[in-house]
Amino acid sequence: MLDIRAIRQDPTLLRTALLRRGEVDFADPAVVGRLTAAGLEPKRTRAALELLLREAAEVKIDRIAQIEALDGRRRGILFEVERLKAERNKASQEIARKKAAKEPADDLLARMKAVSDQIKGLDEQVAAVDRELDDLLLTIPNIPHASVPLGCGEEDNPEVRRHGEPRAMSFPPKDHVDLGQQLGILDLDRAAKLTGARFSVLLGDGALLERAIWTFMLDLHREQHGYTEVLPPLMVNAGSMRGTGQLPKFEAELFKLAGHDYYLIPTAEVPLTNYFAGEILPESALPIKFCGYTPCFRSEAGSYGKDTRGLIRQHQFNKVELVKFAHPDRSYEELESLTADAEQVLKRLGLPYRVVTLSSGDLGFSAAKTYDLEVWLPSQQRFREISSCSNFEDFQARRANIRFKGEGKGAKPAFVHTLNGSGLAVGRTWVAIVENYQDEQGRVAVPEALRPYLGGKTSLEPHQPLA
RNA sequence: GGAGAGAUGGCUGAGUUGGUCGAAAGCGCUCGACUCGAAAUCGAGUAGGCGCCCGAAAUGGUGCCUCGAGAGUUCGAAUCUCUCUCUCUCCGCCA
Repeated sequence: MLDIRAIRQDPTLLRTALLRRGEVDFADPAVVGRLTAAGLEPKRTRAALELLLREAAEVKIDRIAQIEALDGRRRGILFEVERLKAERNKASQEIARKKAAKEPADDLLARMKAVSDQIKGLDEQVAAVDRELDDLLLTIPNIPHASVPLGCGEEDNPEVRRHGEPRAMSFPPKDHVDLGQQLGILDLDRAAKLTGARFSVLLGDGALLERAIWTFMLDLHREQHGYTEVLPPLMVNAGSMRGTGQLPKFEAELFKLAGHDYYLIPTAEVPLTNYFAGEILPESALPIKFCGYTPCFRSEAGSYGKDTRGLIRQHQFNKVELVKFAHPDRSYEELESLTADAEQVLKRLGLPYRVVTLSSGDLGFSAAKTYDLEVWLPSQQRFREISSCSNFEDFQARRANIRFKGEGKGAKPAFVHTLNGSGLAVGRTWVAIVENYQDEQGRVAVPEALRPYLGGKTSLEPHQPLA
């Protein structure tokens, strides 16, 4: 959630933010006119956004106008109702005094009865406006950081760096589904029988490999990077989902339990970030760094037909998550180091990857800046997302009300900055290892860093199916 | 799931015939005095939110709200009523 006072002070800030994210109504005649006058099509293109941004101060956006109107109305009513309450409080004391002195107070009582009724009506109005304003603010995305490049989508994400070389293979690489089935460590058919599409069963060395991966990740972050390991609930209430921004806008993405007000977490970010919801942390405690392994549950609504084969996109998957609570002055340094911590996993596993910066149009709802880590998949001959590392600045902290305070006398509480990143998605790491470490016979070498977690095993060998 | 008790400021804890209570007291913490320094002692301060005024801003002034959450009774609620949440004790069930 954004700060209403910041919007009040500088509406152009928010206008610019929405334009950079490409949240423009291209059916609006004013927008169409502006673009066609410049010889541009009324479509979400970089050129169109650039033009609109140059004229940002004049581009009207309904949602912003609504927010400003509601804010003005709210303050108007507040002013009036607070004046009445002050009057009532004074009169109440007067009544108390008169009663104590055995003086009559009937006239005051009658007058205050009327004032109280008036207050009640105005209080209801304030509550209604508050609700409306909150509902609106909750659907406004975060403001992209100044360093985020303008873009309309994935194709505009600049590559920051690369690490490792895809291994040259003298044979056509198989994908992880073929390899997994031949090795007898992956069973998608029976998972479909048990539950449905987008679920999987790992067995034997496959299950062991999965467990080895997350254990290795947790150990690395805990021992080398200074994170505190957390094992949180896998279900959370609606308040937590609102705190990190999954609700109210993305309810369709979530699995909700029937008969309870609980949701399955789509990522450990939700319980880990909301851990300090409503609290004021001592400034000296910052930064606080959490890592946690959890299964994650996503309905993947709207992704029909995408990544339907294999483990890339599942309703349930395992992930190790990194979460930081940082001082606002240092949150961007913390983003760099968090990204480096996630990269370290790929480096140790010897997996080739690259880092991209998400452009403004590809940025998630709550994020101010995001780096994606993409790992090389030989079967697809391209890089695929395996981690997403973001700074949310005070966007989540404001929603979840997470603050910090210094020691000094005049120290005022302020919102912390929250960050998180996958460190890493375990299932996709499993895929990357199986594919990148395959040989022509369909065996899979175990990366050295993982061998201690696999009882010293150096490769996964084909097994006869159990049945 | 059944029965009972409770939820007050950083902590402990008073406040239940509704009236000057945002809240006693103690502890903790901050600042100051004393001291070469510390302890002890003494003095002062010590919740958050939202408005308005002044101001370039920090500060400041002023009003409103908050005693688990929400609703109600009343001129007025930490105190009375209802609903919900959470904690504790006992019973039942259970990994």
